[in-house]
Amino acid sequence: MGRAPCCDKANVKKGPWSPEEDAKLKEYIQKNGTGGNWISLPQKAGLRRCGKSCRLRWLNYLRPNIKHGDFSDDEDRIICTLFASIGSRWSIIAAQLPGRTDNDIKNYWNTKLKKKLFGRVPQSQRKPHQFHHSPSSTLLYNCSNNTYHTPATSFSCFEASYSSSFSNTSAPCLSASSILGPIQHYQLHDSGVQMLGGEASCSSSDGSCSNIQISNHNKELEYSNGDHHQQIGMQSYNNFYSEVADDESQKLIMASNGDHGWSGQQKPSNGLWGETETPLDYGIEEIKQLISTTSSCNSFVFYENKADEKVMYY
DNA sequence: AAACGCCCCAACCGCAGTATC
DNA sequence: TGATACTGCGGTTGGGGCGTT
Repeated sequence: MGRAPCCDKANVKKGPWSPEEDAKLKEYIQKNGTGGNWISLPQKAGLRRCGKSCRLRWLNYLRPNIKHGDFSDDEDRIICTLFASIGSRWSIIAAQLPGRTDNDIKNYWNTKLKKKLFGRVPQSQRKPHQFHHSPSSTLLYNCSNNTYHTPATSFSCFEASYSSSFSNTSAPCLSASSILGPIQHYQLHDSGVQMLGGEASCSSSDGSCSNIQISNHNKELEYSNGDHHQQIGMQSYNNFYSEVADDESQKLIMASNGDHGWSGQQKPSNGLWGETETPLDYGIEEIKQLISTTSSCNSFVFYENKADEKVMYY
């Protein structure tokens, strides 16, 4: 048996809200609150609307202190940085922009900001990126069709790193992590990119070997280095990690909590990502700090959907 | 002035997560 | 413990407005 519909579809009004409906909804909520039950609210308020529709109308338009109109440069910067950091988590981004709704930000991103951002480099002038032995200059480039792309699904934005030492073969290897996705390792060949699967190994220049083991099911990440075997704490399901090899091929784990935003952190000397290192309550100042930190990384890439492929720009 | 195409944004839809029974 | 109810979220759509031809 499937789920019962939230409302009687045949008897609810759809489409744009009239000023009268707005007034009814506003008046009802200001008098009575939502009562924690949107489903029954329209009936009580005398509206022929679905509860979901009422909720959306209230949250996106009618509730107090909603800010409409142009976004400031600061807001642009916050959106860009958070999008680069956590992807299309609009509600989280909206939480950092008082008065803005997730829908607003989503629309703004899709219609203006993305174009503004990509518009910095005209499409005709974008060229395939050449790989360099530098952690901050890596993109997946498919030589066969001359596009940047990732074979993994659900990448909305990721930070990738490249290391010639991150492989036990002669071919260079790349690791990438994404929002809600595990680190993926890719072998780079002249003909394109081969995904290495859920578990990959690497050899460091110091002779030690580290393994990153991914469990897609429970989104746990384990790190082992010699006799150290440490589960890196997953504070929430949507953490993502990017692994960067520094000059000495020592591991620097870039960890970002999708909800609260870490920027790059050296793995603590005790090898533990403890609770104390997890900034769970970022305020605006911390977000600003995050922005300044991540801006300096300058290694974010974005994609645009083009038919069935994801094309990367940066 | 009409036709056309593009852009923008409000609203809808479906799904996942959580609460409740 | 499973079924159902409800909420919240992100992706998508559709229609109005506006600019261009």
